[in-house]
Amino acid sequence: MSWAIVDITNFYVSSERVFDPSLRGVPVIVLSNNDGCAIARSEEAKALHVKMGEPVFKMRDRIARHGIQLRSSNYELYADMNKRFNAVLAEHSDTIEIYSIDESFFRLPVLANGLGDVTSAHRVRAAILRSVGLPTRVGLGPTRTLSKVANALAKATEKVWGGVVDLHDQALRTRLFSQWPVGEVWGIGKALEARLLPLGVRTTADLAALPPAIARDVGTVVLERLVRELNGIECSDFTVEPEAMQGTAVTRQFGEPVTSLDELREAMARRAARAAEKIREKGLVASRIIAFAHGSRYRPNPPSASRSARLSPPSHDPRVIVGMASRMVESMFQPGGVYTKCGVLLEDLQPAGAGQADLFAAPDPRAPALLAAMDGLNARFGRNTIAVAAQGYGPRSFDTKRSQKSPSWTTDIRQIPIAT
DNA sequence: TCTGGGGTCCTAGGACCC
DNA sequence: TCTGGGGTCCTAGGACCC
Repeated sequence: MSWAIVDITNFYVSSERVFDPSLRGVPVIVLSNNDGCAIARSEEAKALHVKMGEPVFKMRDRIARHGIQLRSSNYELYADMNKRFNAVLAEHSDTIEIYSIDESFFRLPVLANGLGDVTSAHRVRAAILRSVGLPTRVGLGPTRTLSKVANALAKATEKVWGGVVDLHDQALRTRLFSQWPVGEVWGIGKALEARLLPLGVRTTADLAALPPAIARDVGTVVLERLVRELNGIECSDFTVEPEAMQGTAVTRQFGEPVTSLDELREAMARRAARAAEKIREKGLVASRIIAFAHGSRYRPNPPSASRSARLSPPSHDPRVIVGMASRMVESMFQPGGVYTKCGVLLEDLQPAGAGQADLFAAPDPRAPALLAAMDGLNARFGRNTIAVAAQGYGPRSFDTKRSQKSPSWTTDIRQIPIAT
């Protein structure tokens, strides 16, 4: 068996650069929602020690001194670039699994003698760069875990090996693993790293040599599988193959803190409506809803509460979901509290129409037509053209800040770039 | 003043049932 | 002197990923 994974280099920054050449060769940071912290950095920004997740207010001086360019996150653009990236990949492989917004697993077309084809991998990279304008790196290996490690090594050795690393060869693994810190391995976070240290496990080689039973003891069955995969033994159920989404969440920091019940209710309603819309797009209904609201953990005594409930029958109707979320706000609101974030989670998703009917709640026969009309209008005239009243109308101070957003170059005809 | 958002998986423990 | 055992379901919390 052979796996390949391709990831896009500094994806958000690279996407911004495709349409804005002034960003090339200069330090660039893409900001999180609400323009709060750095979530993507160009190589130049990394060289200036801008850290992943670092808050913007802590690096104001560096931004000014080095002329670091900032962009708010533009998810419409990134989603579209991801689509293009996978379309090109599909021309080179018949088996693709989209793993995240900037990486996909795939199988190379020709795998002679079970060896990964480094030449094919280079060809894939060149095609993506030419057609989409995005730089990538590829990792190859006999298991997913090994391909992920190979991909990480490809980043670290890009100047030497040109962005492709193949870990099918046991001798090469032995050589590279003794140099590669265990904390860099896919699936080893801070907590596991700390628990492995007393056992003398510092490198990937140490981890691969750990007896599986010990691995299970230190971690869970997940760590045991990880060790097996590092040794080239595929554990097919090791990774998530998201056939169907199990849950979805819409959670947002507020642009300005919220202190009144009315505002909190409206903010929650907007998130609830969006969450309901997301599952409708996928033809799903939810049987469980959770709403939460809290203050800043950097302030003393932040308010914090959550409520959960079953939805019976399962629903994706914004009238139902927004209504429940609003009632939850009323029961959890703490007067005097300064709220900075709230959100709605919809869980236990299932295909609409597949579930069991509720004996005591007859479905509204007009709902499908109403929802289809709502979604149609919003698709045609823009999000929230028509909404549930509890969402309120127009912009609010608590809406997410995105002050440095680039245009929707590829998804809105009014914002298409013009060549002169 | 200002610190992201959205996922998955696993385990432990309590409630409840037979 | 001695308290059953084995299921399931649900929830909370931890850990990890991008």
